[in-house]
Amino acid sequence: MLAERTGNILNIVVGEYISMARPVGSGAIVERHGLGVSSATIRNEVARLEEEGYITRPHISGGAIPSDKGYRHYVESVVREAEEIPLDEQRMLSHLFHQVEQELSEWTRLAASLLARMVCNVAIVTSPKAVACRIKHLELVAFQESLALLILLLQEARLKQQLVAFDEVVTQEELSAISGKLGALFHGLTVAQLLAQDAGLSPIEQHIKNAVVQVMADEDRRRYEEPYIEGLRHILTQPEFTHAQNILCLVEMLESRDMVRSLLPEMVVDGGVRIVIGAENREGAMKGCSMVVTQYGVPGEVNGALGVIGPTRMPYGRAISSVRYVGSLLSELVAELYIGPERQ
Amino acid sequence: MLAERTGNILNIVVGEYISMARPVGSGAIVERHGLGVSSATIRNEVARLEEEGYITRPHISGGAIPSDKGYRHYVESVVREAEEIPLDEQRMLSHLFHQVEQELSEWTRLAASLLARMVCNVAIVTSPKAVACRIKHLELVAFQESLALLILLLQEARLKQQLVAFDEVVTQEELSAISGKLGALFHGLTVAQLLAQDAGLSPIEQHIKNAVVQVMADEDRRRYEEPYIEGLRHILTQPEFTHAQNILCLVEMLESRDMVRSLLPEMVVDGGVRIVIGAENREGAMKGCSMVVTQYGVPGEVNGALGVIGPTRMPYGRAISSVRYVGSLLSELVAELYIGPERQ
DNA sequence: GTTAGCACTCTCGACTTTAGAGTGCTAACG
DNA sequence: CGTTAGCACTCTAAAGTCGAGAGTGCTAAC
Repeated sequence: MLAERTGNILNIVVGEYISMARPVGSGAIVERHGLGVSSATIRNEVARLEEEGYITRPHISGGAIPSDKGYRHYVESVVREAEEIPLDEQRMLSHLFHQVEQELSEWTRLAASLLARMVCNVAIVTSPKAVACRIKHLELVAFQESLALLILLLQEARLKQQLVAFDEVVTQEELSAISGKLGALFHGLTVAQLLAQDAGLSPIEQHIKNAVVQVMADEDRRRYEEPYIEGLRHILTQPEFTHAQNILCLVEMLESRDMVRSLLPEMVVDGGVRIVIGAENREGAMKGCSMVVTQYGVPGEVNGALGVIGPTRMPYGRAISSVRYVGSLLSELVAELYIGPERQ
Repeated sequence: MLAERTGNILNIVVGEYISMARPVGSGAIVERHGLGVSSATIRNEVARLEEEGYITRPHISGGAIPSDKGYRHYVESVVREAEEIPLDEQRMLSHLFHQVEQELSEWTRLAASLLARMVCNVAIVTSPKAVACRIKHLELVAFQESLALLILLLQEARLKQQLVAFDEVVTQEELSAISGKLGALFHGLTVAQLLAQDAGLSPIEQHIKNAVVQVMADEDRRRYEEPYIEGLRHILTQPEFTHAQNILCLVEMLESRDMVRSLLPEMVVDGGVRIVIGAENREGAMKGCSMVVTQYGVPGEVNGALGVIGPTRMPYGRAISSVRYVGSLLSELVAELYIGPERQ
């Protein structure tokens, strides 16, 4: 544990480095935050911080830059203290979301776009997805003589489509009858319940049921939807990304499809905002980058994830409050749609 | 018009610069492509090319680098000659697409991903979209007491969804009846025909019709769908993008939503592959970048766009043949779905 | 029209220099 | 003991210097 003054100095160093983006010297600290002590005292303290691994130096006699451990201390001590985004900004955001209330597909896009702009970093938002998806509606539309489009509406208002081929010619009338029957039969069921159900089905109906099961099983396998990613333009102006090499690592990760499959699930564990700094997770790939992520949705029923990715030198306070607030807005929207306003 | 040998030399310069990424000197030309003349002769020719504006020099006595005009000549003369991607690669691509034949939403994603990898540049692919969309199927699903989800299936197998709020409580039975009636009434109609139609509708039915019209009008207003963009990681390794400033311009354009609305339509005019080099269009934003784009789909009925974006120093031959081939594959898939295999 | 020869130009990397920022250490102070 | 002033020392970053090398433009001869 750090002594109080030592911790304060560390936080000043981190805060200063975050806003200035250059190593901070002992002089700058006394100049901007008069602690009532001289620069020599600061130097002693900073030397201790270096010994303990909270900061490093670019060279033997340069200023201090925070290590991942230093950022961690900063985040825990300064930023955890409730910090909310200004009320007028909250109102504006809330207003923007209510404008697209009727257009589900815009929610995540808008969230990503706003979040990116709020924190001037990359934002990542996944669509809401039920933990175990349930069928709300089922529809079959003839496409060609022996080809039909299966449309599945899932509980959380997400549509899935899948072409189904038959061995024989099938008319729209037959398909409508089948979709009426299966729709009633399958309504509200999860994939497990679907498999357990044993109604007498004709071969064609069974064929369709198989397709339904396949689509839903595919759905359940992933914990999160493909994310919207936005705001790359913001981080390109930051000094840590002036050289393409650093950008490449980040872009490779953002473009790799399995990130959302492997990275988000292991990050978002409990309800709160999770912060991963530098190489704390995922040695290498995320070196030099931090993520601030959280879940939204209705616990245990439907959820999505959202977060901010940027250099470790990130305005954590702003990022955390923004992620938290946008997450709560999305949660509201999803809850209203999924549970209905009356049950809230 | 350039003399034959002069043109040849220009093409050698461009080809060499594309593969080597550094100014090409007269010595390198005679060394690698013995034209039966000395370097001094080449110098004379190259000097003429510079006068005419086909090349520029980084400095007074450095090698030659092609100007946009030079690239244009190269593209017109060398690359227009039919160049096809290897047969085994064609087979592999075709195979990959047929693997996801049943999953419409994967088509554009796969196309973008493959195209990006084939040309080692950014690929951009939009979903197929009908010129004037027609209703294929209509469905209403109750969501809450006075809220329903309107699901529209359009002719080209694209789903649109929209929440519709009512003033009164509406049951699923009522909605099913309405969707059956309206589905039959609206089947196959465009938005214009929909507006012209004057059937006696109840207030609720009219309310839903208004929502349908709004969704379809929104659809028709855009000429292309939002694009999938992939492959940023490829161009980051290229020498023109070692400094973040250049990347920024490109990323800003790729992330700006209106690119697809304004840029693609004015580029894709006729059937063939269109090539835009550097600042030929859009002064500034696309400076230093080229695009190779084409349309796919069923002419006059349903279409999408796909293309490659990269530095002007781009392997045009490969880009053109790749874009052309992937476009033809997508066209096949769309045609099969939209028209049916029998009518091909 | 082509070529050899040569002086000239310009870049690029390596090296040097210098100003400035910042430290570590030591000795003195309360 | 913690704090401080002072000072020598270190290191960076920017600017300047230099030489090698690549490549040209020009001229005169073929």
